[in-house]
Amino acid sequence: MNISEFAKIAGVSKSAVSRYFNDGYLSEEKRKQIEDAIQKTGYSPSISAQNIRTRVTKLVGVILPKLSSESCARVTEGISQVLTEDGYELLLVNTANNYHKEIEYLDLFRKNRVDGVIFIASIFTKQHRTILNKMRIPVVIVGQSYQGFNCVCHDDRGAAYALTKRMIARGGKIPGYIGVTLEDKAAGEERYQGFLTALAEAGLSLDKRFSAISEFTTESGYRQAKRILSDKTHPDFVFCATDTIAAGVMLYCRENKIRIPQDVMISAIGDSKLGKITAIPITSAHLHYKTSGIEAARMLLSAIHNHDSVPRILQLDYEIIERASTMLEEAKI
Amino acid sequence: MNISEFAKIAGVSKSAVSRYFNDGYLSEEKRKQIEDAIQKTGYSPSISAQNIRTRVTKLVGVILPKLSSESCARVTEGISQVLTEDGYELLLVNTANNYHKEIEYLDLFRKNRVDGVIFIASIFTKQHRTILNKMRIPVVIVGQSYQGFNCVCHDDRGAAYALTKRMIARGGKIPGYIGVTLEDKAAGEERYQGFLTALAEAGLSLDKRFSAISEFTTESGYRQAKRILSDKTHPDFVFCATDTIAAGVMLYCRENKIRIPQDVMISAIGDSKLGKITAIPITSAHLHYKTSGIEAARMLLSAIHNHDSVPRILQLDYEIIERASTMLEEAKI
DNA sequence: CTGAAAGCGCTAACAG
DNA sequence: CTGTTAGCGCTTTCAG
Repeated sequence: MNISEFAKIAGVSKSAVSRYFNDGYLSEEKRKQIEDAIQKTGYSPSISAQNIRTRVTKLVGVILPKLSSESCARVTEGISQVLTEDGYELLLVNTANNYHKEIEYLDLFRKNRVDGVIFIASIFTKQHRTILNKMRIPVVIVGQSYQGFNCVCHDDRGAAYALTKRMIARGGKIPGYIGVTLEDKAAGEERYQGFLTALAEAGLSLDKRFSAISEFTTESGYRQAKRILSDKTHPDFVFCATDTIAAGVMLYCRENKIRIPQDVMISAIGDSKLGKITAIPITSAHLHYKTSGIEAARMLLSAIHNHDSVPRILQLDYEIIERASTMLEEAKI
Repeated sequence: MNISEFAKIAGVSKSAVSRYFNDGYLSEEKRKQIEDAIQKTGYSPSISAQNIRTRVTKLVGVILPKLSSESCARVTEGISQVLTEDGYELLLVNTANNYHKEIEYLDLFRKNRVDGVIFIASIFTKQHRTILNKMRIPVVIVGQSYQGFNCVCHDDRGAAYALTKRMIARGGKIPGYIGVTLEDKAAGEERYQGFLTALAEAGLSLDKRFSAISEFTTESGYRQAKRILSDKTHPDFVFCATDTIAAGVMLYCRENKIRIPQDVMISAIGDSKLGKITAIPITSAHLHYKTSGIEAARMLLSAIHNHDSVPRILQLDYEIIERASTMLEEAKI
């Protein structure tokens, strides 16, 4: 059923039908006729045909590294909530941590089909920058902060700093670190710097044997814990870049009768469901992932509507949630 | 840049360009010219314009109740994997457990825009059935089994039965049950029936005081655990419909010094990350969520390509993974 | 193998 | 307020 056929059934012209679905510049009478005809036929205009005329798809592309990661899912939930309210739908692509795919999809979205893109980034290469600069549609980057682009990010450095400081205040003397690749500017580099700054302020230094790089999984966290905790002399506090990693560390400690927090304190970033239900709940920094999705969607919408808007970076605050994994010297804080 | 303009630059006709991107019925010479012009201009055809002519969108709609649920995310990951390989993209809508929205989106997809729909279902009403029957595009339902529709589902009943039986074999005498709404045929009704069947076979009966309905959250699991475990005489084994609920039960037990598995055994369905890192790891049934996403996507693709295909129901097997939460009488099994 | 021409279903001037 | 008309960018006959 197309508009001409439908117009005939409704007894009005094509334009009247088009107006009904758009401006609404229409007499009550025709409006009624059209409504009745819709009841009968179930007609609704073809979105593709509308797209081609109006150049608006009401579609937003979302590129993310891993759907089954809790943080990504939370961000996406926020995005979805805002976009849906505004009549947008989201076109989701999952790159499975393959950043060549990110470039490929960015390119695909550049060509067509979507009105804007939200990019949940991890690693950011020159290629990313190049292609992002070529985009003609608005893009918002979530989770990383890159000058010259619209970004919604977290205070990764601040959160890592605060968490580390807390453990030092609780009496931590020998630091340990399990992070992620420094190629990830936010979760790798920034958190590492925050950690180091807190150490420096306290006059502590990081023994290389007690520093490790993990994947974003519990299994990998477990393996790295083994590396830095198996010696008799081991760190008495460990900062983990993510809750998922920390969960692996907890597992290793339990198996090896390393007491938490007495033998080693642990804290991490993310405040995931995981961290609340481990044997010893994990002290964590809550990063407001869902809020970042909401804000990113709003930022994108405003960029779509104000074509000229200037790139801006929005940094969200964090919240420290102290749990048993660092509650060593109750009195001291 | 449109096809006419581009054709001029390439020095060929519109049709030649169209052929280049489609059948490829073209001389090497023109092919080269077009390739060069693409290098120069970055031209690529408008997807919307193609849609309107070919009636193919290369888009699949995915409707799910909650993105941040681990099982949904896993299913979606499987879907995404298969669809992407075939050049499809997915249009994701998150209904936030609001089933009126499900109907609304089903209706939206019915009109246009997508070539097929995958529906991760929870509750299934008459309205669902009505609208599903009206769909002109193929639909695959995931997680529930409804005669007359394409479904990929799990053996919820079998998994619940096996888990319960295992706990009885381990010496369980007083059963407890924490499930979800029976409106959810798969996770509610089927799992409940499986549980009851195992009880019946063992000549056990369920005391109503020890039966509870929970939401799909850890917090709610905790609250229901309180209801059925706070008496001096309480169940010595509890079946939970989901790992998330079981995690709440574990939390309650830890706080109240109820030992697992000595005082109460716990098992659940889902084999989520959560269940592996609780203080006492949870015995669980692995339901192959990602596989169900993969199979659903394949089923949809085949329905899209064979317009006449007959509805089919695919039931995936489960796998019992026994962990410490039910390891009561080591010798007995 | 190739180009001209006729639409796909819709919107947006334009003239009433 | 309304209908007519000319495209939007593409694919697909149809003659060559």
